[in-house]
Amino acid sequence: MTVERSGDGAHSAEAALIAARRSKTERVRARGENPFANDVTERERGTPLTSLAAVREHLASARRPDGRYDKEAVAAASARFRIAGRVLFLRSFGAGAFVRLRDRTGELQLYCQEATLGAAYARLDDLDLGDFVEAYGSLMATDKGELSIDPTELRLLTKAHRPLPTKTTFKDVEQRYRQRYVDLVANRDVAAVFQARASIVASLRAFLDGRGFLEVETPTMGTIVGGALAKPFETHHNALDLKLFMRIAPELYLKRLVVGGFERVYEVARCYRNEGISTRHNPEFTMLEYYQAYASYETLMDQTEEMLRFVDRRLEEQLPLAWQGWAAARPFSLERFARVPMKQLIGAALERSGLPLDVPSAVRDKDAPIKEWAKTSKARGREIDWANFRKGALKCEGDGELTFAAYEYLAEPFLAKDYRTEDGHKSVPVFVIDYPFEVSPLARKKDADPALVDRFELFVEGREICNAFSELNDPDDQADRFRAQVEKKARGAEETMDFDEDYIRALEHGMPPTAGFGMGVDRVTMLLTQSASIRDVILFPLLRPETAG
RNA sequence: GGGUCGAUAGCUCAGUCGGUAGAGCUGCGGACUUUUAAUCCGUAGGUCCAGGGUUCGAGUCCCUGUCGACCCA
Repeated sequence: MTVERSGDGAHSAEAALIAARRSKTERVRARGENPFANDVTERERGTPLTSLAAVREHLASARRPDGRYDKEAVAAASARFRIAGRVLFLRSFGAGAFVRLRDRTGELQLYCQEATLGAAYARLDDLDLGDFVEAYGSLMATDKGELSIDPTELRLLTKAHRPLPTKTTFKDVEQRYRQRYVDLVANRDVAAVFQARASIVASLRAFLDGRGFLEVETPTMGTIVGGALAKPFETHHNALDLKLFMRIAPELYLKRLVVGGFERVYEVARCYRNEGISTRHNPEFTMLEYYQAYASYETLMDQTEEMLRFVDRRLEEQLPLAWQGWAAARPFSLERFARVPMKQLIGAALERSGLPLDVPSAVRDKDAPIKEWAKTSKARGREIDWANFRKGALKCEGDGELTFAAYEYLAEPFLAKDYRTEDGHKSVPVFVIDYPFEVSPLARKKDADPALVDRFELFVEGREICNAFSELNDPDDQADRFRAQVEKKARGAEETMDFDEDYIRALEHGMPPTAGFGMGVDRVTMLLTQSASIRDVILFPLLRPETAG
């Protein structure tokens, strides 16, 4: 890195801030000290580094109920520690100075005194917010009861040449996403969301591992598109001169593994879909998929409820403070889940909207009284997107697709409104069950009604979180469905699957009765942390490149 | 893809009817021996997102573009 790169324009205020810090770096160097020191281990320093939380733990007995520390009790402990951390706060008072440090475990302040530090007190002049420092000294409590280190040694470990935002205010959303390293330091609630995400993923693994599932990794690049209905990213392998697609779902590989005898298998799968970007869509996202032999979609509904409660309980244990804030703000409850067949949802929605039962088919008629319907439903507080409903209905190729369109426009937008806890304060998660087979090309048909499949999607607060079904394991039926997809593509449809010959061959070897499950990890994180945008739960969301200058 | 809103100092933001570019924090210099957004004195800091237009004069009005946010598809 060169000096020129540091400032955009040599005379800017930013450049001046950076220059001031760099001159301090040079001052430190001139004294023969390293402003980017690395000799911090116990072997080099004689004493180990103690984490800031561990320092507090040592003094737990001196902590009073109000969180302050008893001066005499702290002094009596006469413990000495070597600590390191980033300078968050710096304030000098003549012959004394406060330096608040943060490490991964917490925060602790130094109360530096000229009397204790001696000549090293002058080193405070070299410090800026954002620097990393090391200190060694005994513990004390201030008059206000704040636990502090009274250092006899103090040195710079790493100089920060760029200033952090002041007063921990860093709000510009674009900058927050682009410079997440600053966002995480300045906005602690943002850091908590990503700690939550880590906790959620770990809990999902623990939940499945505890039930005998095997975690696997399957290809993210392949020559055909399958496992979901979405537009893929394309890429190219040079040596093989091969067009490749980034995966849109791991499904077909995971089911091959069930054929191979891994009867309980899962993947935390990064997937890529070449579609729009919105508060709910990032081009790359993470899905959890698992497959369980000798289970049906009903087994999986029970398991889903257990899984979400398990994850949330662990989150509460691991991040109790942040969790309380999130939980209090949640408009939904995880205590009780509803399970409703799609047909029944449509019927109930029509009734609530005051609409005749033939609307789903009549909406396609040229003289459909849409204006009247819109008036009636609006009067009942239900704004339906009639224009797109009609457009979608006209594109439908069969009754099943039409049913799905009706559900999508009449029922789905109102799930959070229609399904409430008894006191009405929170929405209830809804398992929508029994989908038409035409919109579920990989799901097993219902024994009692072959027009439907054994499938559910889970909606929490109106947002789709999970998709699961009893898997189709009849190779001939599966081949028919693939063929139907290929024909659809030939007619111009964009979101279809390719015919996967090898997958059919795998099914021909026999896949035991199996249920499969998919869940959006990003969306679950959004729900549990009450994040409004998927970009708030992805550390580095895709953004257009910064324009130079 | 459509609509709405936004971009001014390192950060957070004001900027009236079109008339010399503002504040707080940060930085720098100073005072102060227990601060928690310390306080006080002094001082520095600007490509008003970019380009074009209207005008005697544009941060402000108009057009185009870039980037972002939100809503809808």
